[in-house]
Amino acid sequence: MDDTRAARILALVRAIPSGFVQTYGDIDPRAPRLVGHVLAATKLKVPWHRVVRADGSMTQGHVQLERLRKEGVPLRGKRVDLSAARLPRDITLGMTRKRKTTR
DNA sequence: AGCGTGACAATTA
DNA sequence: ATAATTGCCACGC
Repeated sequence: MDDTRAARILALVRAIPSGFVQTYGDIDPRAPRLVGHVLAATKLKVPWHRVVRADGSMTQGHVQLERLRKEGVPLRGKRVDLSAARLPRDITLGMTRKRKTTR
């Protein structure tokens, strides 16, 4: 059903549990820009602060870092420790098992 | 109906 | 390590 990638993106972002984060590329490796725009265009409130860039940093502001730290996300200096905070897609996708384009 | 924009990523220099 | 360039999909005008 559904949807378009935008809907899936929102669903994934909302599915991110506290203490974990995901990168835009993990949500949509084909169009990470889309993720950003969708989150900006969506009327739903999604925890963007749980979505960080591929290098673990964020575009919003380091203030969000404090917020992530409060959630229990392992931070590595100025970046998020993706090695430990990145949420495996097997879990999120485990619910729907979606496939994005063939690669 | 078309063009530009956007919370990015990956590659090359 | 940083800087610049290209590709991507959906939305807004």
